[in-house]
Amino acid sequence: MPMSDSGNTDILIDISTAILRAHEGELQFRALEDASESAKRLPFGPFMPDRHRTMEISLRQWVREQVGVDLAHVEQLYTFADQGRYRSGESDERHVVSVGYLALARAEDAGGGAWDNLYRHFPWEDWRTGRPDVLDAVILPALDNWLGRHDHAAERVRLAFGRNEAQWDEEFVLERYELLYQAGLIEEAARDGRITSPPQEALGAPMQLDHRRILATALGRLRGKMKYRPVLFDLMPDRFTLRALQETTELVIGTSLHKQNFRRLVEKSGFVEATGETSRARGRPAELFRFRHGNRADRPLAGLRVSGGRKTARAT
Amino acid sequence: MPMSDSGNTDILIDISTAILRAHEGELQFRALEDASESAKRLPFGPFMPDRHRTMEISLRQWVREQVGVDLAHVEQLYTFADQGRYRSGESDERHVVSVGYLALARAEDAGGGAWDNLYRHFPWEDWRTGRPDVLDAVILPALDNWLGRHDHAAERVRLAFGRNEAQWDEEFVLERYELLYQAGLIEEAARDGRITSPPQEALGAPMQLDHRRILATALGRLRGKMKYRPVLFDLMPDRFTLRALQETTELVIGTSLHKQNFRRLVEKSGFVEATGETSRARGRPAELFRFRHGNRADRPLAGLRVSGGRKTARAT
DNA sequence: ACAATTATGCTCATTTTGAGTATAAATAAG
DNA sequence: CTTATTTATACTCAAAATGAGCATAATTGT
Repeated sequence: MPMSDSGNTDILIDISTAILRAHEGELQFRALEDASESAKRLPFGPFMPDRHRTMEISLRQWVREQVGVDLAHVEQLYTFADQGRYRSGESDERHVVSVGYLALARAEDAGGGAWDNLYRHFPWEDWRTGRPDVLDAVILPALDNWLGRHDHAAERVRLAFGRNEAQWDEEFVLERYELLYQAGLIEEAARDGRITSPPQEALGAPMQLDHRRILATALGRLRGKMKYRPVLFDLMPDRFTLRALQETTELVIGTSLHKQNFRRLVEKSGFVEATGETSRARGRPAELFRFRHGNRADRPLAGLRVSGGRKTARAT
Repeated sequence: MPMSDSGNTDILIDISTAILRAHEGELQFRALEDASESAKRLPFGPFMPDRHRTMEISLRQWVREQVGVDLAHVEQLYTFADQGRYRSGESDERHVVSVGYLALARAEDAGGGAWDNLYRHFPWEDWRTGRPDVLDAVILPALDNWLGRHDHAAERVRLAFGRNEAQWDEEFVLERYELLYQAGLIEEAARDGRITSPPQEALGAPMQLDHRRILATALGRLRGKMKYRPVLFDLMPDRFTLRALQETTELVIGTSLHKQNFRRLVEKSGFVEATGETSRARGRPAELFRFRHGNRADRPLAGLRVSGGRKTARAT
């Protein structure tokens, strides 16, 4: 513990990476286990400006050393510097600043090692088979209880969780996680000393350090970015059926989509081209497509603007 | 200069803030001048984790001290850690990592001090009165010349600058700036030692440190964000005409919009409500609107999805 | 009074979108 | 080998959103 009040301004920068892939019907991330801790963690390591010219070089170094994954898309997420949510009781006297990165990997390039189902840590974010039960059974009542003492947050809860006629916005992943953390419903809040006792009902599996927060940021960013940039293809193999692309899309966005319209959307977008080959499984064989790198000329570089259904009432 | 090869891992984090406002038909940012330097700079200061619990608190402290502006929206942009583009030749031995922030201010809350026209530093980004001449007269020929020696970048140039049937995407502000920097067409590239002589024709006014890069990031982020979140209202006064809102939108996005359709878009969005008052100037008085905080229930929290015109050919 | 200016209302053709029906091409089961 | 099942793909249709423009209203300046 620093004793002097002259100030300790030494700073250590940790770079943590959420490496995502789509595999066997799950949205997964590369998870590491430590002997001393039950909670898992992301690959991370210190940024050493003497050795690595940029943080991305540093990240690739750590990923290479700790896990053997070939990364496709890599993107900086956010720099978290709030004290008290990271390595609270460690011997290192330096202040730690945590830089989170998102990386995407193709299932084939995954190397060995353990991958964890992302939605195991965020069960309230997976709406593919309908609204998750945990929302009405646990989360909203607990938030209501908390709002009794902190009603200034009511509007934040309304927007983040889509209450009172507000819409559920699948991109608000971090906002939801932070609200649950602040309300003391997340195990990490107890670990950080924000609440005295751990929550009665743990919401999602906890992780070390601020890694679940980084995962939440990663998911929210990916859900947003896929709507205006073709990043999803960095989760796909070289050739894929439209069905596979749709499944990956649904994994990321956390809802299910209308098949025929998805097909129309993708084909019109110009991001894919047919290869002529077909893939056979059960049912009629599907055409194999590949990502079209040089984008079609007359179209803006948009992503897949998927949507969950009409928002307005239909005329009877 | 560090002499030992044992490594110098001391890190200093600088927080720089691009504070934007819309004023007198200009998109402006708060600029500071130093006696020793002709180029201007953004307000910035070191992050001191001992004194400030978060970077945003630190930022607000620096902004309060250096400029007297009331900030509305504040948002972290990016953490730049590449060595060699920041304080190259300073005496401080620490490695500097630069965290950029975007802040929005209302014109009334601007305090005193100097504000600079943003597009003076990015003349190729302002398309309000049509395609800027500098693109075809200077930029594209110079990029072509550079591509002769670096043709691997051709696709990046095509996408960033909308050549060969690709569309100009107004959000690619940073990509364009970085390409111009790498091609040596930006004065900062000479200052950083990336090229031996400064460019013959300076493109936009240079700034200190990496501050023009942070401004580019800020503009790109704001242009993107305004399409899906109602951030523009943080640039508006309490009451405003739709015309004023449209002008601010055009300032940010850098193109001009169809007046009647903009009105329809805004009214339908539910973000504004009429006050009953009117503003008089030349011409018919305009109704004054105000931002509607608690969003209308049945609408998703979207921004203003402005668009520049049909992309597809019309049937004759 | 009227020209200039700005605001606002409205129409109209196209395009996009949500939702569904219909058909095709394979495998699995009997 | 015939039929059910499964998956892929084509197509339709109505509603909504979008791009573009015309028409009208309410001011000020002359």
